[in-house]
Amino acid sequence: MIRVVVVDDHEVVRKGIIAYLQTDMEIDVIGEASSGNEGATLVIEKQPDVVLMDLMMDNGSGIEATEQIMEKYPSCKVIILTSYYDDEQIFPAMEAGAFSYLLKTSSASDISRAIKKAAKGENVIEPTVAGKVFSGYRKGSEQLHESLTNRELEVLLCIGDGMTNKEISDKLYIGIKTVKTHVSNILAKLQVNDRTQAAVYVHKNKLLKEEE
Amino acid sequence: MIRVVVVDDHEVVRKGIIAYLQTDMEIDVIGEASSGNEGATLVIEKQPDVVLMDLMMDNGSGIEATEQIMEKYPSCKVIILTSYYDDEQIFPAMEAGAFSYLLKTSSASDISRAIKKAAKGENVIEPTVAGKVFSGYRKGSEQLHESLTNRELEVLLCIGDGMTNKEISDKLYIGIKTVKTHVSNILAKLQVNDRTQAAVYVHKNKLLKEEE
DNA sequence: TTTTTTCTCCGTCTTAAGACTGAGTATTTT
DNA sequence: AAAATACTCAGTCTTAAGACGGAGAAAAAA
Repeated sequence: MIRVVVVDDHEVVRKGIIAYLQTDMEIDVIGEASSGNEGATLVIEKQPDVVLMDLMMDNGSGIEATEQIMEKYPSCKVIILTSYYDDEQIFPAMEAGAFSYLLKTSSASDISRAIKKAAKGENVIEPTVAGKVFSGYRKGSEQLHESLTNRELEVLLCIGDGMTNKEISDKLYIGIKTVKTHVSNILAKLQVNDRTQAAVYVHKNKLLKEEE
Repeated sequence: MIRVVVVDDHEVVRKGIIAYLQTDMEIDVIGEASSGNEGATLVIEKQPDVVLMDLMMDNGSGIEATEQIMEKYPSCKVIILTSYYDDEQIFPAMEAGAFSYLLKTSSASDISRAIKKAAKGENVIEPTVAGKVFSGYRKGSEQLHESLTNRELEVLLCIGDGMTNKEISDKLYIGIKTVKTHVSNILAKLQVNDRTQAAVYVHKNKLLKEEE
């Protein structure tokens, strides 16, 4: 029996996956969690063979949870289960120590197959994902904003909101010249030519939390 | 018995929901589909009481499918089941004739409850969604771009891509002055102050098809 | 046929943006 | 103690952006 923990903040999805997995006699679902933190704690406690982890969750992302798990219990196989939105998250997930990377468009049987393979130590990566991995592997360009300082990130998010330099300076209580300096540094770091492209970057990388 | 059809392109999610619903004796899942078109056809054929419809699908959105269903079989109750990304889609879904609007963060029991209520003709809307509906109901402002002409929309999409006026004029084979005219008209119609805000508008309203 | 819409383009003018250089202060790292 | 990093701000300069007004041609609507 392969001992599995399922972590997903969508109860419907979680219960559904569990209901399906329970039809498989080789698989034993020994726990479930609805957030990354809860999941990491549970996994470290229960020590399952495989973890099925959703990537996008409200309270703490699947990436952080994966990092926590790999730190305390590195022999665990974490399978990232993601919807098609999170392309940009593939590399961070890999770095965090994820074992396999499945899309939710996978068939249900693909998932049980991936779990069994993971238990045997075999890596599974979606063909579509694999394509991204190889074609799009341009040395960390998918997370350029990580080189930004805190202040620069603040300014960038304002740009992503459509604010002018003046508005940003008012909001952050700094001079407009300072804002200009930050903006110039941001553009250089993101390798874009103007604030509009920076705003596009923000949205393509979904850096804004409250998209109203 | 309430006759239900489930439409979702994520097989895992679909199978999961079905597996859960089958534990409820009042509900009978009589069909499933993995795309909007397939779903619409199936619904019109099987005439279920309630349809559980995912909003974001690869082949034809849930909105189109809902429209098709309401056209041929208007007494059907379509419950939209969506993840938290698709806020902007609420109004189009309403217009298409969706009956209820549930988030995937709902608990599994919320879903069966929504199905039972829908069968009785009772409308269910998530509190978080309801908030959006009322607070954000500013007379069609969510579709301001519909007043744009074809050419203006073309230019707007270029802006959303981060292009400068010069780049746009080269791409569309028109003068830069013409581009400026279009841009000014676009900004006025979208009620924004500069191209950066216009770019933000494009992304918030997901007007770009290929978000690579 | 007349009117309206759309797309095209011109000139002028003002200002926000951004590049570049330099620099003071504080904090953290080494 | 010295060096690197982060945040702040100044001055200068160039140019893209955008507002405003005007206008011609073609196509669609009235």
